[in-house]
Amino acid sequence: MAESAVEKQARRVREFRQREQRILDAALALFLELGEDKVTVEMIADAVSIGKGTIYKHFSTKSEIYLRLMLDYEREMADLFQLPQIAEDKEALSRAYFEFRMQEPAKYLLFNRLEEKLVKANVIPEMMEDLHRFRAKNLESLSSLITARIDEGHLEAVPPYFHYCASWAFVHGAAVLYQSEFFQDIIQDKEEFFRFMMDIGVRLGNRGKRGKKRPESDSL
Amino acid sequence: MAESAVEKQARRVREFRQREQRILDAALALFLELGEDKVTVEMIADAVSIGKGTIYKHFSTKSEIYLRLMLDYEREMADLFQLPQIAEDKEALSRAYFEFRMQEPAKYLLFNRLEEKLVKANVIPEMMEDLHRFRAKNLESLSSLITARIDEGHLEAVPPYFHYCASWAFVHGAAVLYQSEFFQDIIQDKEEFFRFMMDIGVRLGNRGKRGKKRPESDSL
Amino acid sequence: MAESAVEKQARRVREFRQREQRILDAALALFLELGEDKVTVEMIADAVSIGKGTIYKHFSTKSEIYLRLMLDYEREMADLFQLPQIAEDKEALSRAYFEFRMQEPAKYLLFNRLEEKLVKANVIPEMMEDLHRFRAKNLESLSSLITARIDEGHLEAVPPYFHYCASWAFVHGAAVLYQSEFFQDIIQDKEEFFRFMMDIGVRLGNRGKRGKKRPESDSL
Amino acid sequence: MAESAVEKQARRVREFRQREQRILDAALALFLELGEDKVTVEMIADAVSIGKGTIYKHFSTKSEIYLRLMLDYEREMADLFQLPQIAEDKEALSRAYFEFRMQEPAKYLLFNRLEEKLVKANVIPEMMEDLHRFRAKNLESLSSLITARIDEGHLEAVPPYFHYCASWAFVHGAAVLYQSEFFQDIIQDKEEFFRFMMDIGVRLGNRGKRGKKRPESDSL
DNA sequence: TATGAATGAGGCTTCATTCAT
DNA sequence: AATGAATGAAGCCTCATTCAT
Repeated sequence: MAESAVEKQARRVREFRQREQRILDAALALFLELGEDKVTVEMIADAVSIGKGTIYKHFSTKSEIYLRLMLDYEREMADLFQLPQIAEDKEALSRAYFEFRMQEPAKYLLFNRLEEKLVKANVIPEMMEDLHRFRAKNLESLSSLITARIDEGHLEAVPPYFHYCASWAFVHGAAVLYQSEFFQDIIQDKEEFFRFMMDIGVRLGNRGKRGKKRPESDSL
Repeated sequence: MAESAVEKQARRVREFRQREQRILDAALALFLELGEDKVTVEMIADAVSIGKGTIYKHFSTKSEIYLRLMLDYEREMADLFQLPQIAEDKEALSRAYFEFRMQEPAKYLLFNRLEEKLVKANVIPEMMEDLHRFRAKNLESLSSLITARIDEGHLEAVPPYFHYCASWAFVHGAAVLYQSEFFQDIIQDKEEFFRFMMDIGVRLGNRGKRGKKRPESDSL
Repeated sequence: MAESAVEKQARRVREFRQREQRILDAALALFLELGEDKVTVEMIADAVSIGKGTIYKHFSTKSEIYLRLMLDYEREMADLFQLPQIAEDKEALSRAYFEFRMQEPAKYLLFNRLEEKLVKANVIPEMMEDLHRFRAKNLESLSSLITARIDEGHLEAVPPYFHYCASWAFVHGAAVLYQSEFFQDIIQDKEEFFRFMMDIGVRLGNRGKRGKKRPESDSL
Repeated sequence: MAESAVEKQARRVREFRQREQRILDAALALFLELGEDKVTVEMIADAVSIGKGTIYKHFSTKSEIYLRLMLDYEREMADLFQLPQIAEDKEALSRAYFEFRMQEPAKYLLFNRLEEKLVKANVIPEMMEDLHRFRAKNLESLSSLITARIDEGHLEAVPPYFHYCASWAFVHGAAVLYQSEFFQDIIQDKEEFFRFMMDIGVRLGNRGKRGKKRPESDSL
């Protein structure tokens, strides 16, 4: 049976999106493997077995590929805030955040680097602003959570952003650590170390009066 | 009175060293201002008012400039371990480390980036190994310090590298935070925040039984 | 009532021609607005709301679009020679010619440029020859007119092509002048200047003995 | 005998300028031969037997080559106004101008095209302004000349720019004519035609009352 | 028949490094 | 020893044209 015009159109759009996704996947893989500077547009095209020009049907600039990857990652990240368990267990967000970042530290750091680069080069500033707005929104809901924890006496009474900034810093540093070749050689017991780090991350900024052991300790 | 041959030779060597330092200083300043990728060898030469070729009398490669800067920084960093107050105040090292990194976060991060780049590109691997050996040595003395603190019951009883890695991570993250444009806009009270962060950094990994306030809290 | 096969065929042909005209119109508008080099085939297709490939059903090459536009313009131009008033008023052709060119100097110059380009690139030489043959024919009838004027003693006795070449040159230059940004700023009183120029254009090559004022002056 | 440092420096500068001139010459020749769009930077480099990169030591952009050629030509043109005979013979400037343009019509038209292109693309607008200022100055002195001629009753009493614009237009058109392949075939007696054209050019805008023959006719 | 995604040659520009003076 | 002109590989991006659907 012949395909209707509408079906055809839909299929085309679907295929177009799929190819776009393949480009993004290939680009990400190459960026992670070789570093974004060493990856040329042509290499990405070859990896997807398409022509160089085709890439430019999807992205008007190499930087736009960067940005699309960043936005996708940021969106994934934002989903954490929708997790059902967060409502009950205030610590859950801290853990989820830590795990999300540490799951693929290289990826996280790639985007961190890219962002710095794009900001510095001041390319596609509109899209960058979108990204920042998007984040600011997430941070607002985070602030409410933290304020609540402060009112309950679990966290030190400082502006909420103190807490999430500290948390961000620790997790970021942990990611870099995991990524670093030098530390790779030093850390022997990865699993235990991971637990140790996550534990610290979760306790960061606690008022720390009760001498409880880890499992019961308060969270971010 | 004319200069003797020996004196002349000595002067030449001195001048050569001075120029080398001027090259390194100019390069660092430019890297910090514009980002290492945007700085060309010619720009460095111009900043020092010498010819481009002369740079290559001192460094056989642009990467070698990177490395030299990194080594110098690392050496400065190592001096912290020689501070006299460390023997008395176990917390002093933590504070000194935090302050050292945070004093010029951009500089620290530059070197971090450069190192990652050099490792990935696998250029000058011998010099990189030197760097790593140098660090490993510092870490060993750090380990002894930490082991002592663990035995005294101040720190959680985990392998020493757990502690310094955690500390490294937190400080690194703090540096990135300070550098990031996005967070720049968020952090209002820089001074207080800095104190908050340093405090957390110093307490990281403490067994945390006593509810003491900052000044008396235990250190890394 | 259903359309007969013949009617259907006829309608198709008509639609095809209409679309071709729409392509040509859109192309011309874009060429004038942006310069032919900045206009891509895709832009033309978009302007007509058809696919890029469809353009190639009508014209086998972008250059062919150029040529078709040129031919159409040339044909319009040739119609001047058929004007009824020319038979009576020998000056009318000069005026008509001047006005035709100056009416849309940008358009005229576009085709001038295109022609030069096509000649240089030596594409579609057969069609170019057509164009030239077409023009040569027009010039022949022009020559007769001029010869008559010379015999009447109004024009200087030189080969007829001297006259029309001079006229062409002056009008061409006037068009460029009108088009030039630089002169745009200089010419204040456009209307009066236009009259001045046309007057000169019409008198060009006159034997110039009688000191008559413009309206009665002899023409090309 | 060894070359002194100063001499060496001077020689270097001289050589640099020479190479620059060779680049400009080669570029001009190629532009005239093939059209500026068909000439790549690499072709110019090859023509001078230097590397592509070397071109960029002299000119930061392909457009800058265009501009430099234009400026040089404009300067040559400006020298006409300094000719000694102009003071005595008011017609001399007209003749000199005509001859200058017509001497190498292709060259003149190339620059005309380039200018239009640069204006449209709005590149190097500062240098373009320089060019325009430069011209405006020349036109001012031209205006004085013309005003004098008007006062003497030789030229029609219209704003001076009417006269030089008309003259510009005619000469420009003549250049295009000479350049055009089509007219090349038509014009048989080049020499006589040239004289005819120049004569018209010189008489353009004259009040034309006296029925004198060419040699005594008034000039622009 | 109309489409528009895909192509890939080719253009401009950058810059680390070399080397003749 | 110091210089800086020269190099040329390599990167990003454009767009006329093709062709499978």
